[in-house]
Amino acid sequence: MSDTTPNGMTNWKDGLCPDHLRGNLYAGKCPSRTVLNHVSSRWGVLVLISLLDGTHRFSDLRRRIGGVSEKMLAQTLKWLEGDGFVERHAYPEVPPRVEYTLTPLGTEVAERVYALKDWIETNLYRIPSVNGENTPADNEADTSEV
Amino acid sequence: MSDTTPNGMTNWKDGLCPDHLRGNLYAGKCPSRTVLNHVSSRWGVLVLISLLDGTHRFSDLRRRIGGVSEKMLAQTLKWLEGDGFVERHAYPEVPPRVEYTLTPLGTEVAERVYALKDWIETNLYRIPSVNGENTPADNEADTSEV
DNA sequence: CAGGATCCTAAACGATACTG
DNA sequence: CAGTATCGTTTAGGATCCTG
Repeated sequence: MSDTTPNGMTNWKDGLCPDHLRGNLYAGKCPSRTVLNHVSSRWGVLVLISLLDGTHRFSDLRRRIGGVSEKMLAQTLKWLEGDGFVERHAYPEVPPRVEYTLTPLGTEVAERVYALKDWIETNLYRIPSVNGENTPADNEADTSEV
Repeated sequence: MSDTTPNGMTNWKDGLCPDHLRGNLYAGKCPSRTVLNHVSSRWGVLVLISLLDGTHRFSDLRRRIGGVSEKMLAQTLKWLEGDGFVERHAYPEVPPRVEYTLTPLGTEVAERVYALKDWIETNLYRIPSVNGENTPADNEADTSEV
């Protein structure tokens, strides 16, 4: 509530940012937070980079992205579609076919996301926690104490 | 558990990837998933880019990042520390002072994350859903039907 | 001040079943 | 095939209290 971002922020009152200006991710209530959440969501990242190499069908994506459920894939695609990153094209056939493509806008974000993905995959071996350590994301209640 | 990623994965048996090779984020059980989760987590993104401009104290970060709770900030910092992205330095003083800094490794990721952050903030005005639409991340149970 | 411990709510997520 | 609806589980996340 009263998190009036006391850093040298100029005219962002109460963590809210004006919509016609630049977004501010530090501001708790800036809509950019929502966009970030979609893009950086567990499946959002993978959907975006999947679509970087062209159009894909629903089950295509489902197969490619290991572990994603139908529900979350549909959900994620909707978010990204709502944000204008993904375009949905349904062919009125039977059996139905639906194809998803990145918009120009979506391609721009996806490229940034891809850079992150690529770095992680490439440098994974450098990351200590990977070499047989505990994974805090899997179990929060860590009984270990540093 | 038994989500044996039924896609035609080549030599990634059971969605797992060998630790000495390149990570594969498509593989459901690759440890790179955990790293991605930390980095792209709600607060992980903001912590990383916050530390890009140098060392910061705990309450520093807490103030800067709008809406983060103590618990999640501490948790996120631990994750990032465990991944070797953040270095923690506690001064044995009273009252205690703890400073967080990016490691060289962390700086590399943070730069990628920053590129994404910057794109979102800069291009926020181009994103349709921001201009007064519903925000699916805030409420999943959307009763609207397209 | 930094953060651990605890408790709790809300949201994310997954599995299954069903529909156009 | 491409979803939606529903349900149940798990996790993220927040509030509060407490300690070094």
